Amino acid sequence: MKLNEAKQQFIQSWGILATQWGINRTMAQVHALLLIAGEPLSTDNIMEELSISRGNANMNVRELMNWQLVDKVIIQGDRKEYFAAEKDIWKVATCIMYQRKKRELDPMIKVLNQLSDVEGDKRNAEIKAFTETIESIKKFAAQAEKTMDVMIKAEENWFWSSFIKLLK
Amino acid sequence: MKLNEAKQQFIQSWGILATQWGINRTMAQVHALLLIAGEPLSTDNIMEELSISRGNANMNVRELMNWQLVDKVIIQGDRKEYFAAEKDIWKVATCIMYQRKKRELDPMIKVLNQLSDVEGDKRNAEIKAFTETIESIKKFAAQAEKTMDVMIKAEENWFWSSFIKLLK
DNA sequence: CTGAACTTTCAAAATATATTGAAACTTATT
DNA sequence: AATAAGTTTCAATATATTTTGAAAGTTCAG
Repeated sequence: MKLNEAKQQFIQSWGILATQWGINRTMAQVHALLLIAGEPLSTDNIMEELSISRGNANMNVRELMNWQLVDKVIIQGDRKEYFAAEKDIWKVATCIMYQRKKRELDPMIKVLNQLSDVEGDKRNAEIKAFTETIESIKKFAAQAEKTMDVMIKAEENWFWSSFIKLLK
Repeated sequence: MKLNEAKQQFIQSWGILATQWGINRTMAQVHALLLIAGEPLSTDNIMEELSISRGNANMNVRELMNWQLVDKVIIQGDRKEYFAAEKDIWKVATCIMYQRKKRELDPMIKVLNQLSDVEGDKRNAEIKAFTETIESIKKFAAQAEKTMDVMIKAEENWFWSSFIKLLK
């Protein structure tokens, strides 16, 4: 397979995967492009490679910087801004985990906490069904958050090797 | 907080969380409704509670059955179909994990495998950058898949208690 | 077999999300 | 200070996704 063909294939597939997980397709494609680039790319490079407008390229590259997945790179003697992605995949994964936890899971947990006590007789079947479900989601979420916090702080080798021991 | 208010709040929040993760809002709301229901609900119940059309209710309830998160319940002497959600949250979580892995992650991994060898000089910087990124994503994905497979098969208590040991 | 009860389908309409591109803004150079 | 180079914004437009609802399909009791 030719390099350019492989690059395009990767960019497309990464974009599709992203949309399936609620991430803007173009943002993911810009990310993919930067992940496989040998050197930092300018906004014009990105526009060209993905056939997208300047506005779109600009907005997504900035969003990726918000997510801390991409950094601005200054090249001496060039007024253009260049961009480079974090390439350590463990760091990429834990970064995404951190961001999504913060943006999406934490607010849900906050809501769950507010739902813990409903008015009325706790022996009432409807109230019991509701409360039990909420409580078990809360318990699960607490464990999941703990797990994610460990991963976010962990060093990759330590994490996987510990995890493998778990299986023995 | 009143029960009905709390129910609505939960359904809304669950729906929002779902859209953020690429899941149809209504499907998630139907799921939420069934998770907190004290007894199986009919299509008419669902339409009423969520103010949605029959077509929408029907399609989402069937999609939830595809995902194996909801079962059809037959009530003797009633021609209507009723629906009930799996309430064990560990089972819900591992079921979702299994489904999303199968539908979304496995296809991506298949693509990654096809991208492993590109034509050309392996010392070329562009080719090297591409290959290295793909390889490290593949390695990460392989570990992640292994982890998910363990979780999918695992019993909840065993998993969390083993995981806690890992931290010591 | 017939008709009532219920479920499913799917084209059209509604809604939500993403993209464009030109104007406004910012920054660096002469 | 004027200009050129580059970046950002955002209203208008385009695209993608979801929802509706009525017609077609199915099932079952009498």
